[in-house]
Amino acid sequence: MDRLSRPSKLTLAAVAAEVGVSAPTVSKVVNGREDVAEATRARVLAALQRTGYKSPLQRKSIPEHRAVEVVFDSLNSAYGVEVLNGVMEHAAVSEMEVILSITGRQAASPLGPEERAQRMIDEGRAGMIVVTSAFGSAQLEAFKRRQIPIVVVDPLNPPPADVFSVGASNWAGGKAAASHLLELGHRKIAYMGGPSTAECSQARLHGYMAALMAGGVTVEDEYISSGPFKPENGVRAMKALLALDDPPTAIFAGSDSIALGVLAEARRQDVRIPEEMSLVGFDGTHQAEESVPPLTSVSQPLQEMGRSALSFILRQKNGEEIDSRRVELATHLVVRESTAPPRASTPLGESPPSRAE
Amino acid sequence: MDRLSRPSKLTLAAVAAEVGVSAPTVSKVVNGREDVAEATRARVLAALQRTGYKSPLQRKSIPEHRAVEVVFDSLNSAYGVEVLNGVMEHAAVSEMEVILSITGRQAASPLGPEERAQRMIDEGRAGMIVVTSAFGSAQLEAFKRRQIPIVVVDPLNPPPADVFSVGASNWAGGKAAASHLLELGHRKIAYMGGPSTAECSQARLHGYMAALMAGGVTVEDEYISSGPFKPENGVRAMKALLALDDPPTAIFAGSDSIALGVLAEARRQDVRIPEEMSLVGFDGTHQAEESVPPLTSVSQPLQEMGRSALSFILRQKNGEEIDSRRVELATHLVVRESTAPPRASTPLGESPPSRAE
DNA sequence: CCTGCTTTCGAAATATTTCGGACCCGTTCA
DNA sequence: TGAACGGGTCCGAAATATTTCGAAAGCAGG
Repeated sequence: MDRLSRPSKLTLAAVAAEVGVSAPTVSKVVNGREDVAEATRARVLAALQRTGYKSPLQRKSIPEHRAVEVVFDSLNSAYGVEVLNGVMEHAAVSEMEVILSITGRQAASPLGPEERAQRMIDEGRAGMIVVTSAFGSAQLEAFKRRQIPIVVVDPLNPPPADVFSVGASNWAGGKAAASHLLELGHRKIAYMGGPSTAECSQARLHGYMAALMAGGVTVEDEYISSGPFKPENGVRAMKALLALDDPPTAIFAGSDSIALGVLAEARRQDVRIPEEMSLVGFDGTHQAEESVPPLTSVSQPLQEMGRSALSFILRQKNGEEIDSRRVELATHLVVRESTAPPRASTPLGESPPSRAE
Repeated sequence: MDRLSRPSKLTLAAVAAEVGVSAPTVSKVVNGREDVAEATRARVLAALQRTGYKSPLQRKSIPEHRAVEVVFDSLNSAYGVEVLNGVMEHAAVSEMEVILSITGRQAASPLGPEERAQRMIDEGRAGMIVVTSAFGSAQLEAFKRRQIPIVVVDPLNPPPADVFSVGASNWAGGKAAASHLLELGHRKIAYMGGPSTAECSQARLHGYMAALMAGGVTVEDEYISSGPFKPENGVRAMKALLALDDPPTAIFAGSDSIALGVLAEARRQDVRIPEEMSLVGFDGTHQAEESVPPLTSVSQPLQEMGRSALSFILRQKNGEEIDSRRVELATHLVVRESTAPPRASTPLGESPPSRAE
């Protein structure tokens, strides 16, 4: 029948013939239906790519995609708000709208993975930025099938290899914090981590340990604790540390909010910071600047991370070639007033560097 | 041909036959295409109504108006974040989506009032919640003409009479704060307001003055200052107060963030709180709980305000009768550890009440 | 080897889009 | 005046796309 099989019209049927499947099957792939085997889907996808076929629906919805959805666990942390600020900033310059969404607030109709992904398409969303752990692989899968751009920010759990993610150099940050304390002359340095299962906590811990070992200090198990990223955790851990026979002279807290708890408990027990105890936080949120005393903290470029995440989405959307699926932005130590040399013993050897600027 | 014309399957073709047009024509009407004569469209529409036919697309698609837009000045204040949390909470239960938008981040194309309003319609938005001052009357006008529900939360400027607004009982809050300090025995009580032009600052100030006058204390001008709702303002004002010949023994700050600045400056100058200086904040954000010492603060039901705002939108959307255009939610004083009786002079007359619970 | 279940696929039914032609109307020109 | 022309609107045949639904194939568990 079709004399000129190849160059004619570029229709669904043509693509189907090329791959050797039926038209409905190609249609299903184009529209992200589920009942297509992975292998078949891949072949069709390839042909689609080659021929550049677009469904009429795709053809007409040219401008769309002016919105991204951002999903948070909760907005109770300064961390999340900062990331959101970064996203908003980039959204403003790139003229995107931002749909905010909070997990844990699951509503009347919890909306399965498939519906949720389909909805993204229906509403013409450019993609999704996830700042939470609670995003199952089923959901990621549904997105991938529909080729919806998705970016995970600083995932608590390591993300699947083929998902884009944005994070910070937690290991380097942990090392910087501990090194700073070592340089001030501290030898007894505690670490209060976040959830021990979280990727980022672990990286910070290992950075801390690396610095200690490099400085010839043994890592004491009883100086290391973990718990949620909340002030109460700082309070609890601080109590435990102060109850020790040989309490540390410095603390590296895994987040500013934990450090805030430490600060509160220190005041209650009349432990002066930084004179009697040095304290380093992590995140570099406004909390760190406004606390009493202002907190030395490892600053994460949270806004930058938000910006990057959106930029990632936009580049995926525009079909740009993306070299790396993972971006890791640099953390840096901001020295404020919560760290000082330890009181009793001046460090041996060379004199300690004076307060950095 | 079709023996049983009516009761069979309810397909597009059936409807077309009923009206006496072709299937494509019905399809066009269903999908809102333009190339159908008005008369024809009406006849088809009637048949559609009669038969109850729905296109597969309509069958699965969601009902419109599932999104509200929320506009903030910035997200740098805990205040805004709390309100947003309230909105998100209500959004979850009412299955609405939230589009977040920040003014001051004006983008490449600033989008005039009319376009902006029109866009709300085009995108099927249910309404808008404004948590900012920067929303001109031209913009409000454009919304009103199109009958787009809009709610202003705690407007800095008094809103036009015919715009819905949600606020808190600032006057009562100011009075409660000052009364609390009076009851503790303070007589020299300073007020650090927010922007003097802001409605809410003024209300708090007047509440404070009312309490003072009721307590027979004269209002000292030099104890009253104003400025932005930021820690730096608290620092500045605190410096000024401490430089006074006769500094106050208590401070009522117009917001928790201002109070945080006061706290920082107090520590720097070794003024102990609450022993040497009592301090009351306003807002009741998390900052107040986590500060050192925890802040006595006039708590605003910020989340509740957010919830109310959205609920207002929803009720307008559903055409419910709305009795009042203004809702004012109650503030209440939360006593924590930053207030105590003044050191030097025990109050005359009756003994001061012990620390409230 | 059956049985019941699931997965995957495509034929047929259904829906939508494209595109050309009919029709109407005003304008131009013989 | 009326035929010829141009441009617009509206419709439907045919082309194209999507959905439904059942059949085939694979896969436990008897």
